[in-house]
Amino acid sequence: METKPQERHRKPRADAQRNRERVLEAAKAVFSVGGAEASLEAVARQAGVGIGTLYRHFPTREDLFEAVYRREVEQLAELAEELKTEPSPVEALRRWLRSTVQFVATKKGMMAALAIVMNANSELAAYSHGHLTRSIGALLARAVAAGEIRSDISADDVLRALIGMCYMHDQTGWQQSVLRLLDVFVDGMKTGKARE
Amino acid sequence: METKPQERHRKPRADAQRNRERVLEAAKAVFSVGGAEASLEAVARQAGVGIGTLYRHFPTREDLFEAVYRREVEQLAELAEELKTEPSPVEALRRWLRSTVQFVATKKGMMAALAIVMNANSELAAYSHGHLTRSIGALLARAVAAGEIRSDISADDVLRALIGMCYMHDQTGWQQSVLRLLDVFVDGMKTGKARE
DNA sequence: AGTTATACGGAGGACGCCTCCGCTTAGCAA
DNA sequence: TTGCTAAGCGGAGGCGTCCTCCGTATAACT
Repeated sequence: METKPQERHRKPRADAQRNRERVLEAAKAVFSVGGAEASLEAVARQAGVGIGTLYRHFPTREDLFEAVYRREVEQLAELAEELKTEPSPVEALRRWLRSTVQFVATKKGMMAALAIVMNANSELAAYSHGHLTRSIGALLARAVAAGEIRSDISADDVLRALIGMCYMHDQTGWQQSVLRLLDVFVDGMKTGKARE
Repeated sequence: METKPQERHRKPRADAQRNRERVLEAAKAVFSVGGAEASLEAVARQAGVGIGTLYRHFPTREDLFEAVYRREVEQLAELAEELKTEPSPVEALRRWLRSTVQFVATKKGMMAALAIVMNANSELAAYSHGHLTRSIGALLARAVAAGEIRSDISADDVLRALIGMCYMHDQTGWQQSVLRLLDVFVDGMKTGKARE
């Protein structure tokens, strides 16, 4: 009896998935510390897998960068989701924006890597742009619906402002500066002119 | 007779200076094509010097990036100087801005490298920012003095706009887009509302 | 011409990249 | 359960790059 030439696929093996996850976690840690050109063998070591396994899951360094980055963007989206339960919509927005700054800050080494990947893969740019815009949009909408902030600012506007602000991340003390600017920005969007 | 313990320094050797120049030239070429992680041995090869010589002049890869970048910024400054003889001040400004875009375009691979270096060395950022602002300032001043453009735009403003526009250099076709935007921008600065 | 500080080149050891393949194991069917 | 096999694993090994070190060469100076 011939077995059908495999139209049905087996369920992906559990260990494969686990290893993939481990590598991503390790990569995040290693790249954050060692920058974009950290050794992939170090990543494999830290993940406790063989170098071959790493290469099977992520054939190129860029693939790994990309996967790590996607994960992070998705996590930001999840954070936005969670923040929906935060009582004050404006506070939720502020918190999310601040998290983003944190996100950029811890990725010092990765930013350069991302510049490369983004260049080569505009689909990734679109993907993250979409995710981020949607997250901001949701947070904005809630705050607007509550009448807490003005309604003529789009999610795109906010994202652009955010990116622009973080673009200064080469100067020392940029982080505090951006956090201040964000506070001002959020305050500026409030409707009631009564500041807290 | 003891020779004084070398308070006076010899004139730097001619071959050393020549080699340094060669390496910089080669590095510019190699990095433009091969990106930030091109082989340093390839650079030495192309420059026609030993690898040891390269390392003596530029102990780290970043040192080399930095030197190449400084040269380029200085060349942009020189271009601004030359453009002072251009009959139409506005045209001079436009030409310079367009050159800058070219500059960014050919440095595709280098941009990521620069992001790293800029992060680690804010003196370099200040240096280039200063040079660029001064170049723009000179071009602006001449155009303003000739009454061709409005006078309430600072060199910093122009630089910020320029950088912001080039920041989109991950999308395909960004270059044409930026060139168009620059034209609009320059047109917008003209005083007489009569377009050419 | 002689002296010497300065610079040169490239061999070599260490290390990272990536491929390849023999071994292991999870999923599946009987 | 048991056996089968596709899917997955690890790491040895070949190759290229990094960077140091040092014997040789030579420009600047006397």
